[in-house]
Amino acid sequence: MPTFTPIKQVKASDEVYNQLKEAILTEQYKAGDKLPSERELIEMFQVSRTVVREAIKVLEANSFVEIKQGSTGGAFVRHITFERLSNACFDLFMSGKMSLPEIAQARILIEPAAAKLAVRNCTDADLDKIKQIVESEHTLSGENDDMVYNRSHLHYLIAELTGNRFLEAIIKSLAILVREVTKDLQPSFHPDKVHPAGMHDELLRAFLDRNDEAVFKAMHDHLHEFRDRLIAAEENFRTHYSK
Amino acid sequence: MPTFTPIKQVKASDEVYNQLKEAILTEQYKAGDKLPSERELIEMFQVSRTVVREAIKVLEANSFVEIKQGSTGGAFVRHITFERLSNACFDLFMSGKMSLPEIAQARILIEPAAAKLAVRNCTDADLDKIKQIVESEHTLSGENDDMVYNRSHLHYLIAELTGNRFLEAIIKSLAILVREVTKDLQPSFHPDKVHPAGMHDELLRAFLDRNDEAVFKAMHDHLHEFRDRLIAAEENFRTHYSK
DNA sequence: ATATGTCAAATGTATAACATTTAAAAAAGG
DNA sequence: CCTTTTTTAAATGTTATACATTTGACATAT
Repeated sequence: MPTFTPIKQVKASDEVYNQLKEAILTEQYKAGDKLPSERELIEMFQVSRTVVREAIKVLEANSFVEIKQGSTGGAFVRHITFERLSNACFDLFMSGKMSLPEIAQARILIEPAAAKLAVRNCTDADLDKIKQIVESEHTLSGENDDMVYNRSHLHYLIAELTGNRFLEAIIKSLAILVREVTKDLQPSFHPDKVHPAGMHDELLRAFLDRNDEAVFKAMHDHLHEFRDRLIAAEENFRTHYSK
Repeated sequence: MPTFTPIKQVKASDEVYNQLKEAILTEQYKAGDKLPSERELIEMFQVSRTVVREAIKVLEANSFVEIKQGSTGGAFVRHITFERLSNACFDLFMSGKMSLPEIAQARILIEPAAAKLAVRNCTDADLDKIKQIVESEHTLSGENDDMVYNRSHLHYLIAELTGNRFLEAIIKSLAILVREVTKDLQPSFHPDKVHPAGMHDELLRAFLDRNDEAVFKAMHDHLHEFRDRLIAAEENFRTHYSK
């Protein structure tokens, strides 16, 4: 009996999407470039406007392009970043498929080793930056969200210093997730209670010494303490604002 | 002077998307449920079919629903998985924003510690499963892709045994990425050369001993060796099939 | 010069018609 | 009665057209 392969009727909009995505990935359209207008794409693909629009809409959903309206508008190719990955993490968390303790544990597992990598790569200029960031944590005070953002700067920088873009993406996604959740928890806990100034001091010392084992331990201890505070804050939030 | 806030004209399709997404995340629509048909959604949101379709299309792009055609068709809510995260990783790799060495390094950093977690959680039944998987790696032989899939089973199981769904998602995404790339590299390298049978034997012994430090080391050594083989295969691929 | 108005090009929305897919129901045949 | 075939209905997929809205560039008036 001859062997046949099943027919897969791909939808037109998916086909358009795939071709455009391929063109972007192979940099036939580079970041900043404008994709052809809907009208032109209709001509090129010989399909209806609906099909073209749905394809572009999915490109936008997947962070490949940004759609702008107006006379100079169109679908502009974006720099591919970890944003999509971060959004996926966020929705997984929001759907209850990941808990805060799990996120915190993952950080404990990943970031100390990452920081160890970072301290090996960092230049004197990088050390200066780290120092500035930690110092700014002490001077900055206020009720607003600025503090919450401020507290994640150091983790961002360390993520970049690993020189590993995958680790960078993961660590930043985790930091963003924790940051957003912390903002939600604010009503019951001032951010300073979850992450008081000075929590990074030991880490800074270890970096300035360029002592990778000490950096590992400092990050480990920091994240352990932070996890406990975060879980306590969440507990407090649940009891006060039960829904 | 009074303070005004800028007006953000949200597009109708985005608004529909957000409301539907929210309903899915809060489990007003559970996995397996069918969203209202396009016609009903038009009534409910009082918008055109175009708007409804674009919203649903984006839901599908983000893995929230699966669209089926036909008389019993519609948009069916999916179980939220790490698939979106995995796809994001894949595209980042495809766009050159992550290299194979970086992926391999990330695995070296993450999986040994994860395996250490796993060995603490695993039951006798789990140990049996691990044993079976490793043994099947020796018996299975063939040119096809089955072997490539077979080689990642163990990493999958260990990911699940961590009991941490974030780590599980990350580790599986990495495994998938490496697996797909390995398949591409096949023309030049038989999969058995990249990941020969027996590479997991030491890891199995450590698990059977329930020796977490040994597990850590075995995973570490395994991934180091695998990384070197993978990089060599990629090198070979580039020189033979330069494009 | 500066503000204002006009215009054109692009995306956003609405509507209607038809095509295709799919499973279930009805009909036909043995 | 069971099996096969045909019909049907309900859903999504596609096309086409018209109009609305947004936005920057250009022209114009003051």
